Amino acid sequence: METKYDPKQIELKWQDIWQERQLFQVREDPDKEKYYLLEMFPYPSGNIHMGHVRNYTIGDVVARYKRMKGCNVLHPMGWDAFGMPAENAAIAHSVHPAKWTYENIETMKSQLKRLGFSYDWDRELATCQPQYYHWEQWLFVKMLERGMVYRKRSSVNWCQDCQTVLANEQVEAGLCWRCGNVVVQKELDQWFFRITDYADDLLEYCDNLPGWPDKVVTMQKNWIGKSVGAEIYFPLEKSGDHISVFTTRQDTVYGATFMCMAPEHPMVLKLSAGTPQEAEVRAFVERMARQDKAKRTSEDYEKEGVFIGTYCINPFTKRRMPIFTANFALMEYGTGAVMAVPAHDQRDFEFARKYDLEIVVVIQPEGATLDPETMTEAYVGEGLLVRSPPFDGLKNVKALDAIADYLQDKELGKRAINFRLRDWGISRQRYWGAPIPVVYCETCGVVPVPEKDLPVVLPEETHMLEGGRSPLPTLESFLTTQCPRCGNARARRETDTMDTFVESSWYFERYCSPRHVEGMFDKEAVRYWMPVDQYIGGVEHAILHLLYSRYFTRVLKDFGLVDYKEPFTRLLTQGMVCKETKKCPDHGFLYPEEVVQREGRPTCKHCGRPVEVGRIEKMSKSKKNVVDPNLLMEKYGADTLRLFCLFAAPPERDLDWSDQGVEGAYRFLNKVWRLVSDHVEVLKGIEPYDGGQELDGESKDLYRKTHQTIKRVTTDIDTRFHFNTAISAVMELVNTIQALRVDLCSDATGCAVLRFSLETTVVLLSPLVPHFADELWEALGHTGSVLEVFWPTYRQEAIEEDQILIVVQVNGKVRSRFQVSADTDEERIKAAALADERVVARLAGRPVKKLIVVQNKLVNIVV
RNA sequence: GCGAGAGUGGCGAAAUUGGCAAACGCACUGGACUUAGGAUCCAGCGGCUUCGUGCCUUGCGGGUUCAAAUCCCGCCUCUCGCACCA
Repeated sequence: METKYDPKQIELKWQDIWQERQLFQVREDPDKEKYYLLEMFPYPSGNIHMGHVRNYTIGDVVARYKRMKGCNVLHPMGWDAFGMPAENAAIAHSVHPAKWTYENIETMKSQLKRLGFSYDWDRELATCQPQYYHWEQWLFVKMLERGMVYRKRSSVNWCQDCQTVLANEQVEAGLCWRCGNVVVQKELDQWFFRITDYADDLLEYCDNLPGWPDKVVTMQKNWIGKSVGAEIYFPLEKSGDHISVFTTRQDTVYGATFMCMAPEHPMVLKLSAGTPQEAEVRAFVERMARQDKAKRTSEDYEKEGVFIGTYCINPFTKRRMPIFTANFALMEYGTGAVMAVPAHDQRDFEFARKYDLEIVVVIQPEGATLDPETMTEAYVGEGLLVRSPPFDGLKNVKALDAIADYLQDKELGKRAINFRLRDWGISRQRYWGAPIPVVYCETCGVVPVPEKDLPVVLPEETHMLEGGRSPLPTLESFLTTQCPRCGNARARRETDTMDTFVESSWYFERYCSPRHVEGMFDKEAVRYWMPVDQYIGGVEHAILHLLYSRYFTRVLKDFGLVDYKEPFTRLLTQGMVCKETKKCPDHGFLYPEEVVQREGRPTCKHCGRPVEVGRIEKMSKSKKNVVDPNLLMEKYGADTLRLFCLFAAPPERDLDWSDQGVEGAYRFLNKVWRLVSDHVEVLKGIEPYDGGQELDGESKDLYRKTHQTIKRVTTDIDTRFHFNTAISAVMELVNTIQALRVDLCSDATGCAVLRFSLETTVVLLSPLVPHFADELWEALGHTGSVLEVFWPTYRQEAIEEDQILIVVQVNGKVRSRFQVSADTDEERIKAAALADERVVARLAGRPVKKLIVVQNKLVNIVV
């Protein structure tokens, strides 16, 4: 055995062996317990970053651990390969998106292999392959036939920079989630998935996800945003028509004194036509349309609106209500119109004060009287209804139901439920995506591409256009086609592609039978493997990807393709990888080498000004605080990198990068290496101790410690995924071995225990640092990989200490401690505690009021 | 504003159910070995201290309890998510 630990050499060696022996390839085996472990697949951006390393290391530990526990583990990897960066790169470097993507996949694949991850590479898939998106198109057509997809001209979120539409989920505070530019509204014909049909079910099942973090479940619930209330019809004063509003506060309807409509509401211009206010209204509506939504909803908090010149009637009070169009009314929520109850809604209150509108109190809090003249804010609390015949005196919470029933009876409205969730717009005006399989014919209209003509292959013989526009609408060979229904030769293909989130909504099913050619997947394979037992990924996908996947699974279930509703049984959202940033007031973020020490303080290399250090932020290129995994692997090897990522923090928490911490991980591996290499000769031919003859003294201590460590590591990995504490447990064991080894080597039993402990150390470390463990395992005289060894079990009787430390407290403060043998009964312990000389001194003769004994742990004497 | 989570040494963090606060590691200090040490090994390492093993210490203030980092009430700070949602 080499005396020096040479990570690179052994890592490459074992990676070859694993590959050759196909250790990670799996197939369905009904005799074995299955375990589907999935990490979110990466976008092939070109290089793996530390976030990937952390995510995939966590997954790999679990996968290897489960294999050693005897499970049949599916652990696949693939590529979320469609998307815009490929197009941007194509424009910037004049290279085809496909070429760019496939080259990146090759690079990143070799990096993942270099890290020693145990993937079944036979199942690798890339979503840009026609064999993959073929089945997505197939499903789209099926959904279209069933009315689960529809086309609608609508105002959509448009990013000028990305030249595409964005889903609501992809707009963050009015900015594009990808490029950060302002999102504007644009009218376009778009395809939508009816995700809202599943809103209730998606919401309800949030409570059936015990394996998910509360945080993610809450975010999903909030995003779906269910509101229970009523729709109420307000007749117009001068026509038979009415305005419909959605409200959750129908109990306050008697206090509705005016009406607010979104500027986009189609009735606004119609109703103001011919009134003196027409021009003003038109100007307001146009101004709102120009104003981007980010401004209108966040910065510009000021409520404003204009009277549109007509009135409607409150059907409950017969009051004449002026109709306004107001900036705070949103066309996308409810009906786009709001009944304003200024006494009981803060927004309406402010609006009423500003435009001097009537405020009518209809809910009185108990024991107080509200006066509209003197109120300074709306009263939104509970109370009794007033001025609301026949509901006066009713508690407002009860009135919600009573008035909803009344509405329904008198046909003044109906009970209604409203969701924040909108249908999922999937059309993207981009090239690098899966074509939407639809043809437009002059005579037949919208015609889905028939099953036999699928897939509609994205033409690759093209070049990108400047500004990021899709070349598809200009590509005659793609655009013009025969109508599949009537044969008209001048039909046109849909040139939009699908949102890439569609691909990532079913890739986990595809992994079960990735080469299946007769459908999306082999139903039997899916029945065996799905659902995913453990899913691991970044919290940034807590809403988007996870919600879409849950929705997609329901669609598949409705088609009878799967028999479960929830795709992911357990979810782990790992924290971010962070590092200190360095920032110069003039030059912005700096790389570490741009910072020089001057007079003991960090200063900017370019201007000499003091640099702000110490802010820990998520690693990103723009903040210049990234660490390149490749360099670290070159220097320390993959195992050190893995070990550090696992040790520095529990997985769900953010990880603060520390170069010195990496050094420490490397040192630990070297220490274990030396420990083994120092004893390899002595231990040759010695069998590991297996509990035969009685042990005593140090060999017994070490044997006990070893079993205790097995227990700790097993529970830490199995029940909590707390690899950091698992590693510290092994470190303790290693420290113990280190301290005792010289004495142990003096007799045969000691040597046997030493071998047992060293081998256990290697086995326990193997999921974390697999190459390292395999090399030591071999050095200790074994053949094959530790992966094929069963995970060790501990013996309860070996764990138990014969001596127990009893802590003695007086009035809750620790005053003494003593050892007793493990079988000492309570009375003897009490007596020993009271006889303890430190305790006696403390008591100073005071009478004992109470004596509490905690079995095997502690005595508390109260005086 | 609403919702969720977090706050423990110089730092990353430990502390199954309320039962010795600070395991493990990083950094630091001293020693050994050494031509050398940025390798390795050994020891120390929350604060105060009259060095007695004495007092204090888990964001702040209360409470429950024999006993609280842990449970309850109030407050502060930070992070994340949603945000004019009718």
